[in-house]
Amino acid sequence: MQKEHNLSKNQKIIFDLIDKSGGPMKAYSILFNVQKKGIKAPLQVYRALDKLVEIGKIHKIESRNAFIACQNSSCQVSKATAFSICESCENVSEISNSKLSKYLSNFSDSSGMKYSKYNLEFFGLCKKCKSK
Amino acid sequence: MQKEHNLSKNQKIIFDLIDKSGGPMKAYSILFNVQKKGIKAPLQVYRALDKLVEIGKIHKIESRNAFIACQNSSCQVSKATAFSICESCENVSEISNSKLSKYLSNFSDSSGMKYSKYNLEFFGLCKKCKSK
DNA sequence: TAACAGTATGTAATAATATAACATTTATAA
DNA sequence: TTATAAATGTTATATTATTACATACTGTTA
Repeated sequence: MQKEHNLSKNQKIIFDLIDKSGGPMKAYSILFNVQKKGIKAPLQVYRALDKLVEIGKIHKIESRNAFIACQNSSCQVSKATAFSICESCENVSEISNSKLSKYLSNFSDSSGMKYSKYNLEFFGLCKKCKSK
Repeated sequence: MQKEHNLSKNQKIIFDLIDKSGGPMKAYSILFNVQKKGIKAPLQVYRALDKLVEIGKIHKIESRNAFIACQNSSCQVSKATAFSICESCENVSEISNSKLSKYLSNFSDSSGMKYSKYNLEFFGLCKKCKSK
């Protein structure tokens, strides 16, 4: 059973915007879009983003400085994430592949490090862009 | 046989600095360190960094906005990278694990995407920090 | 060697991304 | 209800990265 996180007002406004956009959004683009709802300052956006990332409702696409709604219903926290990114159209999807996530979650090497989290970004051309 | 890239003056200065540091360095920290060598502007640093990344001499740690010298002698381009990052001491190492790289380089799914590149970042606690 | 193309450099200005500091308010739970 | 944590509002500023434009160097090849 997934813990219900009651989003605060700003968190809800920002999550809904990202979720509805269907793709990654950048912080200042979010800011621009929510100004009519009373959110005026970058920090208000970043605070909501931080919290949403923390509880796994969104993920940060590190290579793009952008945020995307979690597309994996079972994802409670952002501790094991994988994305595919089209370098042509910049389309981003979250990869839900249990073999991949199992492989990476169980990965360990001789470094003595205890891994508790990973983020993987694949780059390439999506179906559409490939055929252009 | 690895192609010899003759680094330009700025590229060499900046690569040597990062390489000698033994860890990840941020762009403006690099800038500060090379000002005595005549490199005065951010753009000079970023241009060298871009080129060094392109030819695989350094990699960008996306989650940290930092750059690290390639620790894998066979790495000619930054197209298949994996790092382990200690969230306590911020130590970063490049992971050279042929099983892992084989697994990821051959990864494909039903999305129709053709993957040509990936970057993986593992997070956790290193040996030292674990035992504190 | 002259002309060309490609790469690299120098410099100033500015854009884009993110956080610090401080005051106040709202929600949660003991 | 009172204490605590979480969230908000606001201003200022720090950090990361790029645009635009002028100049110089390097390696080809005619």
